[in-house]
Amino acid sequence: MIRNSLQRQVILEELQREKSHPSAQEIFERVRHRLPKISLGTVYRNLEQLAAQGRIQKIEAAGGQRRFDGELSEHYHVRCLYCGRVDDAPLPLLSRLNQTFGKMSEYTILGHRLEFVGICPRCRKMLEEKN
Amino acid sequence: MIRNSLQRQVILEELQREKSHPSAQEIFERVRHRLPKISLGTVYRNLEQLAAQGRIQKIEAAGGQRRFDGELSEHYHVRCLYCGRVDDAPLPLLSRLNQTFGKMSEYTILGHRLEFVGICPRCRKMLEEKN
DNA sequence: TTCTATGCAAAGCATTTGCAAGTCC
DNA sequence: GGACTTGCAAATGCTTTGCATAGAA
Repeated sequence: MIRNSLQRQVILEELQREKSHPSAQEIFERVRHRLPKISLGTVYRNLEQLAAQGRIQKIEAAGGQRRFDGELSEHYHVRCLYCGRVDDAPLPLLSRLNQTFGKMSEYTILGHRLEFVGICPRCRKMLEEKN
Repeated sequence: MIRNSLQRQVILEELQREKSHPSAQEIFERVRHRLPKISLGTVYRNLEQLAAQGRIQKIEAAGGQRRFDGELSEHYHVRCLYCGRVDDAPLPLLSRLNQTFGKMSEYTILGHRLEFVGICPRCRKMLEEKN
């Protein structure tokens, strides 16, 4: 049986309020404003559990650390090469892709993950100022 | 100036011989058959350097540890959910995608990464036998 | 000779886990 | 009351780094 702990509730609220796909550490820092005694381990455990329940999404994205998304619908992401920031990529789903590739592969295809890599506006500005 | 060390040469050869996108640890084990005294750190350093030179590719894939690819051309991958194995996904490149998304995003898009997730034949067999 | 590269071990990070104490139902 | 959760700290797994020595040019 899964109980309702205050910690879990606050973690979920903070995550849903955020559009920026925070990492566990960032969520920890936000939640700590409201629950100063919470520990990082608790944040990790709850994020894991919420994801297992399908109440949030894990973004197991390439390279950096894991990030989390309060938005449940399937969608794609863009990642900034420089700062690691992740935003949504509001592109329609390539819904036929799984089937197309499934037919030619020996794998049983369950899904796909599409991630753009690029430079976010802020980092681009910083880079331009350097030159 | 970059020198030619035997270690680097052997690492490159072993990686190019492999179709399975091995992790640093796996490469280490293969290379050790030929160079028993090599260290894991040397493997990591050389993989990093070869990738920086563009002589191999890093697969910064979601979830598991980093993997490496001796194949240089741009292409997609499939990852097994159960064993972490990574194979090529011989699908034509979605070449217009960067441009399409670039037009609607504030990011400067440099590329994209498409990864299928599924169950490899071997793990599927194992799962079937359990039932 | 002069740097680059190596082996080894220690350090770094992000994440996970063990455990005793606390909390929810 | 009993199972689920927490906080804390230690452990883990992968990767990186410092340093003295070995090796390539």
